[in-house]
Parts: sequence; C-alpha cells; structure tokens
Amino acid sequence: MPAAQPPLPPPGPKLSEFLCFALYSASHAFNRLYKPLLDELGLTYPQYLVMVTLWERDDRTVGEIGEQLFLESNTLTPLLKRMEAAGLVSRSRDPADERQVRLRLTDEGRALLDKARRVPPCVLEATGLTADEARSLTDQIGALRTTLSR
Amino acid sequence: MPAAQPPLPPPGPKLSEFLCFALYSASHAFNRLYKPLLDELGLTYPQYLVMVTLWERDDRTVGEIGEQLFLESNTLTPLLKRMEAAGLVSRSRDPADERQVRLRLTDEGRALLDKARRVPPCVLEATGLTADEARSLTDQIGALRTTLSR
DNA sequence: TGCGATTGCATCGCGTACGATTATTTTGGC
DNA sequence: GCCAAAATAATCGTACGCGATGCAATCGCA
Repeated sequence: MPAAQPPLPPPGPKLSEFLCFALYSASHAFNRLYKPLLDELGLTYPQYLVMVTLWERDDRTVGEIGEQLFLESNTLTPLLKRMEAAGLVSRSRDPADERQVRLRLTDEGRALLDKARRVPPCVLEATGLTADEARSLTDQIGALRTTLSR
Repeated sequence: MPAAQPPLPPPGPKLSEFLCFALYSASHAFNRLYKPLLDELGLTYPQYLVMVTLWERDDRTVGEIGEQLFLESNTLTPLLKRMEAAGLVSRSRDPADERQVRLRLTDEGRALLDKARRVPPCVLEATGLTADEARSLTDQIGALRTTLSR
C-alpha cells in the first residue's frame, strides 16, 4: 500500500529563502541606520549618494550622475532641485550642449565633506563586520547587480 | 627635503566601496527584474511579498505581516487596501479584538499561487548563481540585517 | 469599577523610484 | 544647409517607505 498523498497543496516559496527579500530588507535597515547620521548633514540617503559622486568628481551632468547611481532623470531632476534649493549644488545648462545640465558643488556643498567623513566609520561599525568582510560582501553584491542588469 | 604635501584635499569616500550602495542598487536591480514577471500577476513587488507571507500562512493581522516584512502600518495599510480593491485579500476587524485587522486570501488570491510558482526559478536563473551560492549570500545578508536593526 | 497607559491601525506629508510621455537641442545622412 | 533621428532633461501619475500624529479598543492596576 502506497503512502497516503498529502492532502495539502505544495508549499509556496519561503520568504526567508528569498535573496531579493534579504537585499530589500537589509537595504531598508541601512536606510534607518543612516537616517539620524544624515539628518545632521541635512541630506536624505539618495541625496548623500549624489554628494558622494560630486565629492569624487565635481561638475557632472545629470546623466553621468544617473549612470553612477543607476537612476534616471525622472528620479534625479526633482531630487537635484531640492538639493539646489538647499544650497548644496548649482544646476545650469551646459553652454556647449544646451541639452545637458551640469551640477556643481557650492562652497557649502564642498564644505559638507568634512562633516560627512565621520559617517562611513560609524556605519561600518554598526555592521559588525571587519573592513575585509565588508569589502568581500560589497564585491559579491556588486557582481550580482551587474549580472542582474546584464 | 621632505616630499611636497599634496595640495589636494584628502579624497572623500568612494561610492564603489559602499556596502549600503551595493545593497541599494542591487535591490533596485532586482525590482526591475521582477517588474515584468509580477506585472503578469498584477502585483507590485511589496504586494508580492505580502502574498508570499499569506501563502505561507493565511489569516494574519497587519502587525504580523509587518513583522515579517519589517514594515509599519503607515506603509501596509494603503498597500493592503489596494490589494483588497484588486480582489486578492479581504480586510476585516477581528471580533475578538477590534483593534486588529485580519487579512485573508480570497479564492482569487489563493489561486494566484499557481501562477506565482514559476517566478522564483526565473529569478534564480537571472542571478547566475547556484542555489547554494544564493542561499549563502541570502544568509550573509540576513545576518547583516539582523545586526543593523539591533 | 474607573481611568490613564498601551496597543494596533489609519492618516498625512514628504521624498524617492519608475514607466510613459514631452520638449528642446544636437547629430548625421543626403 | 535640411530634416529625420537620436540624445538629454523635465514632467506626470502611481506606488512605496517612513516620521509624526490621531483615534479607538484594550489592558493594568489602584
């Protein structure tokens, strides 16, 4: 006599096994961690990322920033306008190509880098990881992102 | 004679080294991958996560779902109302404790599980990872999230 | 049994994300 | 030089996230 068939339907996917959910929820957890640190700088998290790209290299177009952050102008334009209103950057059409808008740090925006330097160490400490472990995980996830966006 | 001091300010943090940015951008990349798959189910990504929790166990409160997904009622309430309007779930006050709202799958919501079963294999394939690699990464990131929200 | 504290959900406002579309400028083929 | 095609931002609508607040139901304890 064969074993009785289970009368229940086969189980659905388990939430805890979802790589995407792990990323999704960890990303939100990072956001909550950053919030109080960035509040002191008057920045949101995406705005902070824009500042990081401009601190690395100033005077970039909307498209260049978007390429770095994997964001489109529909997200960036209003965000950059808020940063302009906050006095952190200037936005102006490139005279050589009027289609492009160039972003430049104001003195205030440049000066904010000093206060921002203490953010990454705080964050690394909160992860409970060594610098090497963090680097390894960052690389794995970066490779995954590259694969996903092919 | 000592070497000349570099006249440039010390470099700011490098975007590519940010663990949080890797998570942030990989999470968005996952979202873009899921979009066309979930469009066929008529779900957004957070709505899909709610369905996964209900497929695992039906008849849960808003608070229980939020605990699973790390979301609050200010996010869930409007999201669940849209799912109710789409005919996937029912929302009703618990007679035993009128503060709580219980979510139950409709027949249509339960039936959607069959179509949803082919989503996870598609996604795993797009990651280019083996099941073991995906599990390992999921565990590492899950542990990170736990540390961060501690 | 009152009644203040707590719990659970909802509401509001703001800032992303992103698909779809539009407007303007530049480029390339002829 | 002209004009279609491409490039670049901006705009619009929808759906999250989340801090702050509101409100009703329940609990705890004197």
